[in-house]
Amino acid sequence: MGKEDIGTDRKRERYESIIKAAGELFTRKGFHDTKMEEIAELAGIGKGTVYEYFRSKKDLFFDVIKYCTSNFLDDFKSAAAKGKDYRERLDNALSVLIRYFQESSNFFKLLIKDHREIDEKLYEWLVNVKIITAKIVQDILEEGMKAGELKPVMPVIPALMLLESCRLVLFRELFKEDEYDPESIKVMVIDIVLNGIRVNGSRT
Amino acid sequence: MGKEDIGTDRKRERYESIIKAAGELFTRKGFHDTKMEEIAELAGIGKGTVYEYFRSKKDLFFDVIKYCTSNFLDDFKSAAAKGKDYRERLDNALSVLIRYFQESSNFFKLLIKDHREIDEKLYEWLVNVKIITAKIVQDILEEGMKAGELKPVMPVIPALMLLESCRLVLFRELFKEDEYDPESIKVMVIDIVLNGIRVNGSRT
Amino acid sequence: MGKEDIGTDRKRERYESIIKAAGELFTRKGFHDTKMEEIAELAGIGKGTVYEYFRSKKDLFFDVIKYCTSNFLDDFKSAAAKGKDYRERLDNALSVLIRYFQESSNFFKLLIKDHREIDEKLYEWLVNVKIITAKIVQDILEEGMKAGELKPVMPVIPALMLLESCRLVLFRELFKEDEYDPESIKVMVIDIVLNGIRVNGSRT
Amino acid sequence: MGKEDIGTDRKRERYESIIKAAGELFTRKGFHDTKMEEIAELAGIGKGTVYEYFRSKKDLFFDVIKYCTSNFLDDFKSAAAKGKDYRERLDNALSVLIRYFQESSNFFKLLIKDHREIDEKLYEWLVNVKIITAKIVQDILEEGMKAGELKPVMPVIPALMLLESCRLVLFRELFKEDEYDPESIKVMVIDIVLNGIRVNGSRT
DNA sequence: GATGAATGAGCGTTCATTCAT
DNA sequence: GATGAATGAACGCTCATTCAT
Repeated sequence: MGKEDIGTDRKRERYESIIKAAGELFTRKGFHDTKMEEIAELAGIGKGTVYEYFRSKKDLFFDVIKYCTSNFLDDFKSAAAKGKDYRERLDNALSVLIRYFQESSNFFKLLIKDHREIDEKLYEWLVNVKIITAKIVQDILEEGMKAGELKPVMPVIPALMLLESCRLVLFRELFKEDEYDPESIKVMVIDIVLNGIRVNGSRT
Repeated sequence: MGKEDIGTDRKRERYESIIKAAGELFTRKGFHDTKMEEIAELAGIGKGTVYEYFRSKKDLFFDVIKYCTSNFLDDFKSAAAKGKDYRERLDNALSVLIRYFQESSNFFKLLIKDHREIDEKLYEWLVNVKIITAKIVQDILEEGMKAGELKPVMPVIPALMLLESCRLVLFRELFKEDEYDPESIKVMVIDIVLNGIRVNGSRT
Repeated sequence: MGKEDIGTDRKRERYESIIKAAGELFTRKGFHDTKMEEIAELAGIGKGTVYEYFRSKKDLFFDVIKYCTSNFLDDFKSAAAKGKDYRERLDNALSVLIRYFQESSNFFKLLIKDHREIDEKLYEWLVNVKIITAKIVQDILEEGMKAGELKPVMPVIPALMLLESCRLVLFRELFKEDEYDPESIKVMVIDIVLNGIRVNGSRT
Repeated sequence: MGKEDIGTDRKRERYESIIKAAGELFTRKGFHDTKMEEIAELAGIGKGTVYEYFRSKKDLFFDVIKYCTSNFLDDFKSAAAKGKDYRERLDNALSVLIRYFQESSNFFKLLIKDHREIDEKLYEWLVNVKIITAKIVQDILEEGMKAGELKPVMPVIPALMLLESCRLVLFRELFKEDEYDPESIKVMVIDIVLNGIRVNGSRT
């Protein structure tokens, strides 16, 4: 292992520390209210150094989004692959989504914004993330359809309904304190949607 | 009609023209990327004039939100009051929501952002709009529950699911061209949710 | 008495009410922090009307200074003319100066500023006021010199010393509470200066 | 000498160059008519750089005042400490004051303004400078009183009279050309005041 | 004549980006 | 490579002045 590798390792380390600092701040305060200097400070480096790793603030923002959504997609895919049947796989996948909502709720609010204002490429990336996520859920639902448990409706609709409904966990203010429990919200959402497209006579 | 009315009318006119110009631009480019000068220009007035009507950019933004959401709430309430049964009232209400999404899709994306960054008061206002909207849908669902057609579940969950699911009409990119039709999306969403909480044996 | 006279009277009235409002505000907040709108409001007229009487803010400021200093000069001259001897006349004159300092202390601080920044003409006016005032005091002192009570020194020096020393009444902060009494300050100042130039052997 | 010292030195240098440029301009044109951009230009730096050293225009103004008055107080104290007797010490102190009046006459006019309009803290600072200056002169006069040469009057009055009378050197316009000589004005002022409070029979 | 709505030049301040060290 | 001092374009907001009514 020579100097270059050390350099490469340090680069990787620095890169990640900037991404994480930036993610934290963009998430908390939004794009415009986060200053490059703050990001550098939180990452423990000099202001100029950020520009050694990212060409501009927009670029950094883009990379933060890519980094975070990539992690999400990996976790989501893994969860959607585990489980003895489609119901369990669906449950696992949505658990991941809800966990991300909970842990990085602001980050996901960040994602929701219309980032065409920031960058057309970024917008396309985010649409793509949504398409992939939806496709995973659609595939799960199609399993249920093939198994004859679910009606063979256009799966894109219930898939998106499930994904959008997970956003309910973000609206604490809309629940009475004792009703609010992300886990049971998830179960109810899944129940309602699956029940809504269940073949009559088939059981929960 | 005397001078005062003329003055009041002109003021009202100007006020609305600024609100509209600002709504248009905030919607298209977001809060931070919209310049006061642009708003003035689009409204066909001088930069200083905007400040005769609004104390600051934040105030203007807040008023735009209030103006638009108030209009929405009025329309939404009216629609939710018309119809021969709860199913029709629900259909009417969601039609309004979807129409707003379609006509002002960007504006509604605007609403979604975490505006705590901009103003705490604004955030509270938006939470309140959400609460009122949800309550209207809950009331409709409770009619169905009283009628014995829907299971007596916590109505807040299906109510929010319906509202969040209307956002599907915003994601054209996720539909194949021929599948995308806001009206049928709405019908499917309502069907799925109502079906999902229907008392077994009761028919659509 | 025709319409014109009425108009002229109203004009005069308005003129004075603006001057007074402006004097009040310039005095309290300085030139730059006083807004034309505030002046109009305090004068009980419309903003545009001020411009019927004064071409600009600077012009108004100039006129305020002229108005106030003219009043001062009139009072000062009258006082300096009354009294059985030069000592009493000096006392009377300085009483007027001190009264103005007390009543319009801020206004006089206003005068002290270097108004070359505002207007060269204004500066010349103020120098002239100072010259006239000093000349009046010099004349009084020269009486005492002619009477053989005061040494025939250049009267401009003690005259200005007397005038400048009256400013002491503005510095309340520099006196212990019980020492501060404008009347006795005045007496002490006069005593010290007159004593300082008294012909030896002559009595107070 | 390491990097830090170089940095510190350069910072110190820049700091002083800004203070000097600002002092020059504030002095010549007043607070409100001096633009930050002009200050930067005169200091030979960019506009933004000024804000690396001073948080705001007010802060800069305050620091200019502090910087200049601190220098003055140092010089004034030193001068007031040198001299074989109180008369000489008084003479030395007032020479410093007059020199400052002459060299920075506009700056001292600046000081006179009622800066409560700009900042309450600044006003307090200036009152304090006045108090310190007056105290130094009072102490000198009290020497003369203890020595039995001066009457034991309240020393604050003659002390302030001396200080205020030094302002005479600012009013060139009030003197005929051949009468104007700061040095002899100073001597006459001191003579008159000291004579005015001299114990009868004691000699000049 | 009186008004006050409209104006826009002007300024203080911010912050992404650069570049000399 | 790393730094942070320096920069200046950009923008929100003010207010003296104008002018249509």
